[in-house]
Amino acid sequence: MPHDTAKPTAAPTENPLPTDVPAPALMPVDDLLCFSFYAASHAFTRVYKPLLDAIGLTYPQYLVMVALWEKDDQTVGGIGDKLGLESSTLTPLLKRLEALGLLSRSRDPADERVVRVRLSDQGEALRAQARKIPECILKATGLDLADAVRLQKEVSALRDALEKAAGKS
Amino acid sequence: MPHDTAKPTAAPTENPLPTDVPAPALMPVDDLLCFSFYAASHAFTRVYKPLLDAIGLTYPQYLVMVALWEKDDQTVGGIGDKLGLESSTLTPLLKRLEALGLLSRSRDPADERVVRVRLSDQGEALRAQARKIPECILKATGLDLADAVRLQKEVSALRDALEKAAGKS
DNA sequence: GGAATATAATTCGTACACGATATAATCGCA
DNA sequence: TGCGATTATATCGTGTACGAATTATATTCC
Repeated sequence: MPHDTAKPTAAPTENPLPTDVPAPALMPVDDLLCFSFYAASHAFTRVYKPLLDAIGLTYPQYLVMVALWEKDDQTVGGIGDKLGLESSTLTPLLKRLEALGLLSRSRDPADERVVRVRLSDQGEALRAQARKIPECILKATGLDLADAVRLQKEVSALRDALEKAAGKS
Repeated sequence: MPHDTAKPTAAPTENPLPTDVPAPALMPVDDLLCFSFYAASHAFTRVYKPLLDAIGLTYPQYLVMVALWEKDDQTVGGIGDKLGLESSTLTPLLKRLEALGLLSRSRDPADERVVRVRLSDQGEALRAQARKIPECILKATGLDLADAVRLQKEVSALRDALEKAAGKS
């Protein structure tokens, strides 16, 4: 293995960290709030895996399908707003779902910039196959419905706070 | 600015507590517990972005560094267990951190199968630069420390439940 | 002591995920 | 009315993330 001397060190951009705050003790990874979300999110994906394999979808693809089952005929940007994804993520993902025959993508005649995404009959039909998934997931969490709803609200509120903080920094 | 033109949803069902519904089969995306985690996790990444750009790390790279700051001289598998990542994810990531001069990777003479990962002086030094990050994140969450700890514990417990469910399927 | 097995890391192929850039279509306003 | 700014999507490059197959080493058990 050749010894790399490139060493692209930290960019000399302005440091957004406060410089005079006394630092707290270093937290173990497991105690970081962000890490618990990171790990829990991966754990969700792993629980979904066998259920989604059965209907031939990945987890992000499933989220797009749920969004379309909820409301058909959405734009790429609309789906992106809902799921928090960029068009650079969605375009290839939607092309794969189109290749699977689950939806169609076509430019809106009224505004050629916009691509409208519509479920195919097959995409509609898949909904029935996916119907039992949410309760399987709920069971895997070990939570009752009330706790799950409470936690979902708390996490969504946290997301809002984080996005507000990220938006204006 | 949302791109919706069609059908203002007349349904006043903003509250996702439909306990009369037999199964959470047709839940909107936003109400899925898994989605709230998925979205919150992305939101955390976005909040971290400017802070980590300043020290030249990505978010998963930062987690690896935190794990090493907590305990130096770990194996690839050990880090993977802690972070819940496969070696196929870690190997290239660790090679990038090595290329940055933050750590070294070398086979253990006592067992040539394992690779020991050790911080370099530069990697140790970076710790000081990163000390103030956790409190910046806490501030962005809008939570006080007690709430953050409580939520972290709840989410970690959920992760454990999910992993147990995924493990024996 | 050596074959069968198990383990640790790497490689490979596929699929997100994002920022920067490109391209095309529409809008805004002088 | 025209043309610069804005908007919607697509493309490109980099970096996760995982499962399957591979390689090399260590352990088991006969």
